[in-house]
Amino acid sequence: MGKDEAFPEKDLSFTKAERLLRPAEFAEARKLGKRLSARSFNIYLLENKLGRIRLGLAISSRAGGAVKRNRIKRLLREFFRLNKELFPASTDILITAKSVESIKGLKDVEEDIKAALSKARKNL
RNA sequence: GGAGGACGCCGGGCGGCCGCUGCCUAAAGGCAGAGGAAAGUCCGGACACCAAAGGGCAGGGAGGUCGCUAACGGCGACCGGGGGCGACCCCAGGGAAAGGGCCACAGAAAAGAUACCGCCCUGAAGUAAAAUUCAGGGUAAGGGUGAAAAGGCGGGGUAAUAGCCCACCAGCCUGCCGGGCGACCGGCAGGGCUUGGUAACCCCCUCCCGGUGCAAGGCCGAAUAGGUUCCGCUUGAAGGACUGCCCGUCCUUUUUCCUUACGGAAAGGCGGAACGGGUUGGCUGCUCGAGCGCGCCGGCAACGGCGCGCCAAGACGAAUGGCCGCCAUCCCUUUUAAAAGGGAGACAGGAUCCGGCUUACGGCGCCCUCCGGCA
RNA sequence: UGGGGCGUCGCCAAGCGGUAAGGCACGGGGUUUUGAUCCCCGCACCCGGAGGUUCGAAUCCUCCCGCCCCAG
Repeated sequence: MGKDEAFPEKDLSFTKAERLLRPAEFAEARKLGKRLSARSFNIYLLENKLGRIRLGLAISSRAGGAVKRNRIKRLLREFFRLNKELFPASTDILITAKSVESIKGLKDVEEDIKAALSKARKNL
């Protein structure tokens, strides 16, 4: 955790205000959001007027049993919590599972999503 | 040592930092936070609403006996049948002389034996006599088919046969005796001689079952169009003032038709039902319960009773995760050893709650059986 | 949470107690100068899996596995 000490005031929390909570919000993000493609996930980004980023996860039963799906969601949440500054501000983010077989630990998630985000930033 | 069969237990432990959900608190902070299967959703309940309130039909389910249980298709003990050398295991295990259906192929015939090849008798033709052929009759011993062929074997008997008769055996039925709550078991006597299989085909018998499911249901908010129809009440109705409320009084606003009047009808008002339309937001249900642990008692057991102690997730786009240290288990390498280094750890996660069943899976313990070796 | 359906050759499928049709594809042969068309032959022994009932099971029953769909 040594690298976190460089940002002593960094916000590591993850409360309900930072999540998508209603079906309508999910549907909107999926329909109107800009889609990024990572190797294992699809990421939808949609600007909101709240002044904060919000995360929604949709892992379908195709990804596996309950244990496997929970594991993927927990890893994604953990990555989001530790790397909020990588995402554009005031945006709804929806992450969907594509093919999740290769995800074993937090490092796999980190590499995959970081690559997708930096690629998108270059294109802008 | 190998192969196998029962039964039971465990499902890593301690700690730090950063997070998540709930509860407590003024706050700081503290406490709690997935399983033996939480799973599959195969049964049974609790609970809630709707319908009915009696009886029957249809439909579905259960099926040895006795118990346990809130209930069960579950569990326990026992009985019967089957499998295994054995420890042990398996069984939808009522009825086939209530009825219907089916039993391919083969075979004469697959169930009221209309008997194919045969066997036997009689008559006719034929012949020296036979053989042989035809017609009528009596038979079911022998043959082959099949999963299955109308009790088995021996003797008597007959023209040839046949439970036609007899002995023994097997099976069935009836009666009696003994044991058991019972399923059933054991024994004796008699009878008729014999009755195929299939009910996880229809069916019959006995017993059980109303439907829908916590997205049930309740409250609030928002929104749409206080829309349409029907029923009941009301001739006056609505609003305001006095008042805590009712009655009562006063004031204001607002109708039409028929009838002398009582009254009736319509509009209006109030209440209810149905249809139609809108909303998918919050709270509740929501976790203390056929509850868990320990001890004693009753019972072969399933289980029950009593006493003491305990409170152990309650989320709702849905929480139990990430990183790290130490210990324990197992594996590999180095090493005489101690020890060091590296690695591994299954099946799988609540969604109203319980009781089972089934399936998935990593280990451990104890007992038993068979086989082999050594002493 | 509850309900329904499907699984048969590489693909599409019929059969629903008596030993598995058909089409496409594939392989071989024939016809043709060659190719296409056409004709003939071949191609399922584990009917998703495991038990059970039956003389006999793709078919009936039970339990699993996989896939698809529906309701609020």
